[in-house]
Amino acid sequence: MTNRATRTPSERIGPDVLTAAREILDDEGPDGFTVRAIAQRANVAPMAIYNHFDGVNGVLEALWIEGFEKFLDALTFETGDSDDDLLRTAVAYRSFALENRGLYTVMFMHRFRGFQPSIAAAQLAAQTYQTLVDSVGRCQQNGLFANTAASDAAQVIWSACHGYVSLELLGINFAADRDATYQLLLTTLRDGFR
Amino acid sequence: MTNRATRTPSERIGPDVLTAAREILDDEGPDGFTVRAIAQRANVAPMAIYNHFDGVNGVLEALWIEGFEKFLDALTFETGDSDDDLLRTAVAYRSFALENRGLYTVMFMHRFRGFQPSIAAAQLAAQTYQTLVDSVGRCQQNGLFANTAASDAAQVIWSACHGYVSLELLGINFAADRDATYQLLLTTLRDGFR
DNA sequence: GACAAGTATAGAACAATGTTCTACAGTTGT
DNA sequence: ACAACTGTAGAACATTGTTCTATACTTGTC
Repeated sequence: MTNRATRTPSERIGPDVLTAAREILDDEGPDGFTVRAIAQRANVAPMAIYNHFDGVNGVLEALWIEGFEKFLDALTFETGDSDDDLLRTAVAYRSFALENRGLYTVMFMHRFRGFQPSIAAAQLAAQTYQTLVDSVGRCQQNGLFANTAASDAAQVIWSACHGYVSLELLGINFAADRDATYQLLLTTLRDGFR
Repeated sequence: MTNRATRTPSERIGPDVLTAAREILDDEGPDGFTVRAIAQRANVAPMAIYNHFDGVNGVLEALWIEGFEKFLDALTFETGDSDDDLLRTAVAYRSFALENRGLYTVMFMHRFRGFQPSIAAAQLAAQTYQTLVDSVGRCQQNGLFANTAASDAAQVIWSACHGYVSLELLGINFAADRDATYQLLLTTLRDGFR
């Protein structure tokens, strides 16, 4: 409910809108993601979304960038034990997706009407992939992934993790124990690459 | 362009609408999927989509069912060599997705506004999964997947295949040789499960 | 403290969408 | 030939993204 008398300070509008947008995606999925709904939840005028972002697509772009920055951070481990780092990365991949359904939906699942990430935003996605490639590369010095290009192994791992969590988010993951089956996925990949 | 003078026979409307809907999804993705666009492409009045289907959601439901029936058929192999059958199934999984982008999008990727498959339609999806579980089960008699429940192994395989092709359809698969990297994914899983 | 500039707001307005309703006219079965 | 069926066009409505305008609140400056 927008309060007619009060007025949100400029510097709060950006964060408030993004938080509201993220919450709506988390709670209702893409269906509830409308200009008016976001503005109402952020306690802000619908116009604010055009003054502070480039409309709905601008909000999506901002969420995309925020998402990949958080994602990159969540996936990065450098403890010195590269095999363990990679395992942690894979586990963190799923945790991030489950804890940030909305962001993950924007980043990897739903095609929002008329939205296409900018070049810079797309590069952020590529950078995240590169992090995974680097992590695989460090493992190669220990003998793991000896017979494959790091980029190919990274693509395989990413695909498997993404597939598992995206089916989970869609509600069509039939595993009895989802944590355990994700572990099975990871150990199967590790053994398969040996 | 709807031709004012002519009138489409009743029995052609259903198939024509579904074909047009599939083509629009293949060509333009979810963005172009509107009642008016479908009707125009099918050379049919917009009203036909309400008389013959339950609106847009009815068309999606029909595509979902059509998709899973074709998918189930494409994935089924029983040559007697169960290990080879499973490999063929996995290869066919990707081929189906690439050749039926629109159907695959409806089935596994995009959340269309207000659409939820019926119970019967959801059971079709579960039945497809069951086919994969059965295929894995037959392999267990040869010693493959000896240490895991067939349903868990099936979930792992499905996840990996889905992840690979959905990233591919989204345009964020970075593999240099996509066919070869899909093969790498499959052999890695096979070796990992041994 | 007062004023001017900046900017958040409400509300109207437009196009595109899903959907419903109605009058009309082509098609088909008897 | 006629009646029942049903596909069609078109208007109409609610909801959506978007733009525009007038108003009024805030803030920086004197």
